[in-house]
Amino acid sequence: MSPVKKTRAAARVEQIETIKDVSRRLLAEKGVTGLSLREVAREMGLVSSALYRYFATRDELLTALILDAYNDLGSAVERADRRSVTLSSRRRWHAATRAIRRWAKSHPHEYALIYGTPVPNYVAPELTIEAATRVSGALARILSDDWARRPPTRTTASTANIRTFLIVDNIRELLPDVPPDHYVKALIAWTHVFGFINFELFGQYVGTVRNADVMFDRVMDEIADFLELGD
Amino acid sequence: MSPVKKTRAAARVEQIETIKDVSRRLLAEKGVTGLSLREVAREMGLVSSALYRYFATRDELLTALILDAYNDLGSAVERADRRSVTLSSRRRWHAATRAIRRWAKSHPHEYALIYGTPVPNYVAPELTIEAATRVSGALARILSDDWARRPPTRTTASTANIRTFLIVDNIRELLPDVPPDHYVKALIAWTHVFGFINFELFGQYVGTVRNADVMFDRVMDEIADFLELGD
DNA sequence: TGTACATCAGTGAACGCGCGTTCACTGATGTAC
DNA sequence: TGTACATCAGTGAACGCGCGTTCACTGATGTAC
Repeated sequence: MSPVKKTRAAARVEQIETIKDVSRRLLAEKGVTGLSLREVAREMGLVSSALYRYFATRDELLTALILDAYNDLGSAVERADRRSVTLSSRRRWHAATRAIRRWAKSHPHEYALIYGTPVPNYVAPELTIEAATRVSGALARILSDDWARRPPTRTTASTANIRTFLIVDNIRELLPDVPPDHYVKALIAWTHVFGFINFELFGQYVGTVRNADVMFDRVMDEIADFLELGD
Repeated sequence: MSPVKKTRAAARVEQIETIKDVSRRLLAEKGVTGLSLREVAREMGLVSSALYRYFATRDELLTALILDAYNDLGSAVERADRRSVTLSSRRRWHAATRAIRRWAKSHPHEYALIYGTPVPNYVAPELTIEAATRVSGALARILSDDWARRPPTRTTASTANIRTFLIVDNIRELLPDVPPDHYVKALIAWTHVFGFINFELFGQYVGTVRNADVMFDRVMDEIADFLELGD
């Protein structure tokens, strides 16, 4: 086994990457519906049945793409946050949300894959939920860190009524330093990042928004006010 | 031409309605991608080519469905608003947004058709934009009416910088009594209604939100605060 | 009111296409002794 | 180190499927005179 000649295992990993790269390219050209195993194979100069060595089914390939998308976006956000972690909460918030939007705009079809209309009859496996949490986790950390720096206030509100409509235990893990009566605001902020990007990408702002770059910053600033982020 | 026997024109209108109804049923079962002219025809006991008497192409049928969806949702919101027009702005806001959510939840695939990922290669004609405005128009009226009742304040801000990122003339038509420096807030409110519904329908709240009905009301109440709606 | 002709809904066959998946196979790469 | 066998990537043909759209046609409904 010479070092120049790649082992079978390494070649396999490489081939899987190629399949996913080609799939992403085709995805960008024709959307999820237009993505077919046969075309991927054709594009790679392979016979279509060859792909079944790597993915047992089309859905399995789709799952891999979804997982990669979540992780790709997740690490883009984490990277942006790492670069701005020493700045004010407000600046961190802007950096992280801008990173999300930038990724979405440069990978619109992958974005649609994870935040758009779910693919009919496709059921996301557990794994993807975990990867999805990286993005919201990064945003949550910014807010929670901000609260950690605020002067302590005695919390009067009990979490009892919040428990009726929120899954408090899960949220607390992401927002350890945020008092439960601010969970709704946090979820609004999180929702709005994607609400804006969806509206922008899916064309709803045509006719009202002229410059979405500027608008996004303004909106995220309003949300930062809404969260009372320090600057 | 007896009155019991329907004229050819009336039969034609009826047949178009049947085609759209069957299409909506199939849409609900299999999503946009799964909607095919052949299946609609089969379902109606017709031969597939017969549908071409009514719709020149699959896209034309899709356009009709999109148009109907916007109008159906639009009239649901308008109806809800008419019923609550005498109440406080806050209650009107709740009534209108609830109507939107209720329609979305009872017509999820039609909702996805108009607010979800755009169908690839499908271009929405002008007509649909007009119908889309009915929904945002109803929401806008609530906010604008509220401002009409507020005590006048001298507006110091010029609209010059707002013009750089918003299409002020179009927005003013929808929000005649709202000062331009509140346009961003208005767009945030509008965006959030659909941002929430998208997240709910597309499964992003799994793991955090236990009862979306309650959560939606809370969130819309926060947005009403954000808009400073009177109650 | 009756007849001749035009209009139009629906038929049935066909074209040409692409899809996911299976299966028996070849030949190269890797492993055990 | 060399040989025998097992593993695995890729082939090529095939199965069975559904799709959008076209076209020449039949027969019923509507219109003009």
